Amino acid sequence: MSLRLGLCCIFIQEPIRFRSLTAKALLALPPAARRARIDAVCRHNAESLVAAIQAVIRLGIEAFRILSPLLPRITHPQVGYRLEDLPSATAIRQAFSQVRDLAKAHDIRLSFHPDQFVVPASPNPAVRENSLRELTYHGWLADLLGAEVINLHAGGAYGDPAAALTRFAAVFRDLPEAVRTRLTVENDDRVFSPRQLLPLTEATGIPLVYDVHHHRCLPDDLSIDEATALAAATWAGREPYCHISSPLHPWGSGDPKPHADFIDPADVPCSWLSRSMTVDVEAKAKELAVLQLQRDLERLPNEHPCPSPLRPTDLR
DNA sequence: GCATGTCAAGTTGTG
DNA sequence: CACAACTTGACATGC
Repeated sequence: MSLRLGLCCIFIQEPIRFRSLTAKALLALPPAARRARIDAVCRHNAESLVAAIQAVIRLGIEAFRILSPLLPRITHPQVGYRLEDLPSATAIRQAFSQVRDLAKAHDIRLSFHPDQFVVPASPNPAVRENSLRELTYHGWLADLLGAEVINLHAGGAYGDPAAALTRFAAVFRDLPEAVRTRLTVENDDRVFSPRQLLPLTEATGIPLVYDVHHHRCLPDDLSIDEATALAAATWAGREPYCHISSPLHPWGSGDPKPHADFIDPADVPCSWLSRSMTVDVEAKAKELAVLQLQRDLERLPNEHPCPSPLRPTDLR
């Protein structure tokens, strides 16, 4: 099989859970208790990440997206902290090294997908500054963990998509190297289609992560096969990343954007089957959905309808 | 126990 | 104009 399937962030059946912390709860604690709380959660999450990689290896899943708040609130202006200041810093660093070594030994691709608050193209300088701080954290963590990709949406258009992409490119050039070498952009389901992002990728060399479900929600003049090929070319020889998901509500009956528990194999574009790509599976049933899609893809291509419909247009 | 509201942060489209 | 959705869930609170 040429498609490398990836799991996003969490498990539904495996007994692996990540903990979180809110700034509000931390602010209510005296300094010593606050530090102890942060330490416990960070250590738990670092050890859970080791367990996650071990589970992924055991299950035959070949890529894993690491949840961004692995070290919760580390960049928060009030309750932020440094790893070195935690009592368990050494143990946490050792766990991160173990993750890096395991992933390398078993050829597991690791990525990040920072959340919606990271908007380098915002016209608001404070938002850009927060985004820079958050991306710098991701680059630092990616170095420690051996993660290869930090994937972002391009953000808002503010009525002028071209100007927004120009701001994005300007911010990109000033990012720390640990971020610049890993950053990718993904087409989203309401603002930037693949066609709109291609000029940015050409101007900057940023690879394009192609999300076929978003493309079906926000189509452009490109067919799915054309977008797949153009996105793959932006990876300059690296293995491309793509995203797949199926709509919770069937096409034509309600909002297509929410994700279903599992992937309908018919939603996998036919042309993907003959490519070498990493495909992150965005499905609510998490590892169960990845494993089911693996099984379904083994049955394919015999039963797969090829050529698949040239969605987005055919489905609408 | 369990249900419910809340949690740093942005942006857009819907009702 | 408030609010949900986004890739998404865990924690605190109150019964």
